[in-house]
Amino acid sequence: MIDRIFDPASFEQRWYAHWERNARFRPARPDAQPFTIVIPPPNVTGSLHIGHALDNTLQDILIRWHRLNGRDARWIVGTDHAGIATQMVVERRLAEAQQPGRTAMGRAAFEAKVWEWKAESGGTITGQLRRLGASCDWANERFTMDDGFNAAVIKVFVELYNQKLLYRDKRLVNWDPKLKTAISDLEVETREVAGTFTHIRYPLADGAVLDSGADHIIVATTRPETMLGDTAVAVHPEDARYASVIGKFVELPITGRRIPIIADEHADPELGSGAVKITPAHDFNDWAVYERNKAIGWINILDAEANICVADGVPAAYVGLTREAARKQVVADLEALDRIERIENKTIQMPYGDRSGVVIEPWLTDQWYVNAGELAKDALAAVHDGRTRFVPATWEKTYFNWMENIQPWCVSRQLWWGHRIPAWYAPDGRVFVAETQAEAQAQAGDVALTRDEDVLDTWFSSALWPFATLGWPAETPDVARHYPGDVLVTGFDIIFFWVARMMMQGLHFMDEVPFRTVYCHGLVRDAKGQKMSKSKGNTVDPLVLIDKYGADALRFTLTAMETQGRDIKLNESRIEGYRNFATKLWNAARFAQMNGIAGHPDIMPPAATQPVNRWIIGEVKQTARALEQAIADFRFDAYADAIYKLVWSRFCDWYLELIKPLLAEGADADVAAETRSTAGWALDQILVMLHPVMPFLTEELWHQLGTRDDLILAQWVATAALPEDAAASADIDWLIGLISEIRSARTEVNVPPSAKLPFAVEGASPETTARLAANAPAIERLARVTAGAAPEGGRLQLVHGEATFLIPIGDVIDLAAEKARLDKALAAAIKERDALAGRLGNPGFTEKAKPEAVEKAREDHEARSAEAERLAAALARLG
RNA sequence: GGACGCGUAGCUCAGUGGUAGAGCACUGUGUUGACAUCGCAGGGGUCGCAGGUUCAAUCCCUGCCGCGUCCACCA
Repeated sequence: MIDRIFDPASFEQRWYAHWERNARFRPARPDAQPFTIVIPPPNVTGSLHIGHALDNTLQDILIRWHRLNGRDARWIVGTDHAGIATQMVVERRLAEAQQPGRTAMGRAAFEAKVWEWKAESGGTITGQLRRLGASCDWANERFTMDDGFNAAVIKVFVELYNQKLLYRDKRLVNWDPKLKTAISDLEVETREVAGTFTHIRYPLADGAVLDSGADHIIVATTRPETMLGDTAVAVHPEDARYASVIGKFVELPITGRRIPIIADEHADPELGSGAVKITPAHDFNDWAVYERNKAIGWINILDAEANICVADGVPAAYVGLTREAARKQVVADLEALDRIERIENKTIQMPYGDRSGVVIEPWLTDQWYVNAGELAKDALAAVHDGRTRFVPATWEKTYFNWMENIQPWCVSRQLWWGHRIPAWYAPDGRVFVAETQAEAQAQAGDVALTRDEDVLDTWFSSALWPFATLGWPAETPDVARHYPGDVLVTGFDIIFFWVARMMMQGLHFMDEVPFRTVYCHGLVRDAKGQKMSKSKGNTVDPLVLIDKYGADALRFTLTAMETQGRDIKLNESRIEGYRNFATKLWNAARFAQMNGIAGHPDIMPPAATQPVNRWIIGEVKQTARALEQAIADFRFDAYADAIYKLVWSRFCDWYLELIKPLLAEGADADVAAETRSTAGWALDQILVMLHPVMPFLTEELWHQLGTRDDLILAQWVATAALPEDAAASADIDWLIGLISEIRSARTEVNVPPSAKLPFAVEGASPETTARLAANAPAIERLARVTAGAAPEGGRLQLVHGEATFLIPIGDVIDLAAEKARLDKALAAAIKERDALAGRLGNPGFTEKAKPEAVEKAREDHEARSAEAERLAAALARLG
């Protein structure tokens, strides 16, 4: 028996274990069309946050829905080694445990520590995905650093190198002085901070003067300390103010170096003095100037930790100072030399590392780069020509914008945790890239080789996720069957990091896009709309919510709130509401069971004669259609909305109430049997249709209602074959309308139980009279919720459809209120009637509007006119 | 500086070229054996502002105001 209390915790984990144990998530329909999703691999040592809950709920809905629809569904799952993030966690743990740090223990020992940590915490997030109900294909779980994946990464690196799409280069990179590694442009976030803008006078050398008579050039900078590395001052070639000094020199204060004044387009005459200091080794723009004017050279003044290092012209006293200390010292020294023109306070943009949170330094190093511009060409074309589409389509613009302006991708990282770069160096600096050291050695000949110390950007490997998970580079059946995938579901925030890179690598190595559709959802924010973050302390733990409300309620909430990729403001009261929805369905199933209703053996409904049964079959059909459309459109909110309305507003509120009299003692046995069958069928279909969103509850009830195979493997309703009965729908709509009318009068009157149907009616058609008789029990039951023993009294005037009902009532509690109600209804009817009359009197409308719209307006106008008349009459009778 | 999104009931959000919707909140009411995690009824909106197109605009167009996000080399 279904328990009185709905307690999701009592069955959720049991069902998950059952599904997994019985391989329910494995693709098992070799003859069916596959449906494939690859999971965005979570960090192996991470834990589930609310964004994961959203992302994976949506994927699970798609997977389960297509599985119910006969596809051979496969959700490819695994975890990411997450280079920087994981290395940082392990280093922090070592520090907390007061153990030797990374550098102290050495590379091999440190790597062992990370593997230890992976073993210890790696199961956390996969366990949490199971709690959520994600029906992933765990039997084939992958890791971005497992053996097969490593092989794929190495192969891709070597091939790109051989194709000259990957190369080593010395240029400025974004250097993280805390993590001491290069990072990519994307890993830098610009923040606005309070800073200063220092205007410095650089004296002209050799007695030169400007036309204005000045013996100096003013340059401005937000980072005065970089002047130690200046190698030129640039002015615009057509800037008349400086024409006479181009090619001459300034004496760089503090350093004693002479640096040239050069002409370069980079200097904007409109800005400041029109002259700009050039520090090639510490500024991206200035490096570009250097590349056009190689003669100026460059001087690096910072070490890997962004402290001042020994360099040409840098006074010994500066060496070892931090950036910040050096800034103060430079300003102080310039003050002493009277070289400061002025210092403004100014809001400036500063680059920060998204992981380390420290200021990023442009720094000159040798790194490995991928020629992203070349790979982007096909990736752009593939979206332009629709081989891959974004949903919502607005993200395509974002994708195009970035891809069209893509920069070389720095893929090397000075970390220890990750895929080590397969490059070896000879003592003379020659580089050999090969899949193994032996191959490299064969290329190099008889010299000692040392392997590149660096590892690859995490995203370099995750870019291969859609095919490396399938066994590539081997030509496995999985590759043929599951590439390309159908849908990628992810947050818009990693379109550049991940989606774009998968597109590039997928097209390059597989000659085909990695997925047909990219669905981008929004961010989950707190109830106030704030971004959730640990530092703000406004995060919500999905596991806590699951414990409190059940995984199904959380899933339903996220589904209902997912509207076309808009951000979600998560409010706990909403989860509570959907938990109540689950309770409602639970109780409806319990009612069914108590009334001898069980799951229906057939996917098709029984042949029904009763209007109410025919009606609910039609309602199920309509809902199923709406759900199919919702999936086709990726409208998760529409999916939730349609099934919610069917369950609560149709099935529970009306169907179950309307069939109660049909199941009562003494009712017609055939009718009761038909009704039990239909109710059982309808409930089955509800469970099937709701299953993708609420898998646990539906599976539990499915089994409670009968001994059957698991719901997860059931078949979606055969929408096209379901009957629909317009006459039955009209009957029930009429009945619902009538009961609602009586109910809205209920607060004013009591209908005594002695009042028997049919009520007296005026103006009723034979059809209405027949409907009234047929539905008498339901009307009596539902329209008389407040009935009590009351003396016979007057009559309630009720206008419904073409008839006026005279319902015997007991004590009239408030006749004036009843009159007010009628008055209001009359006013509304008149208002609508007049509005429709106005429209129909407008030639523009009758001539130009769609014929259906005009016809409907005519019908509505007639109905409203008649209603107004009857309401007026009823009001008059009431006195 | 570019690009995009949003502004509809107290809150969170759907929606449509032709009578404005949902959930929650609120008010009133109800202990009929599925469900008080519930039932029933009710109040509440000049659809940001101003123009334009149209017979008709919350919806399409333009401008403005407000909020948010992403990208970008203002030294």
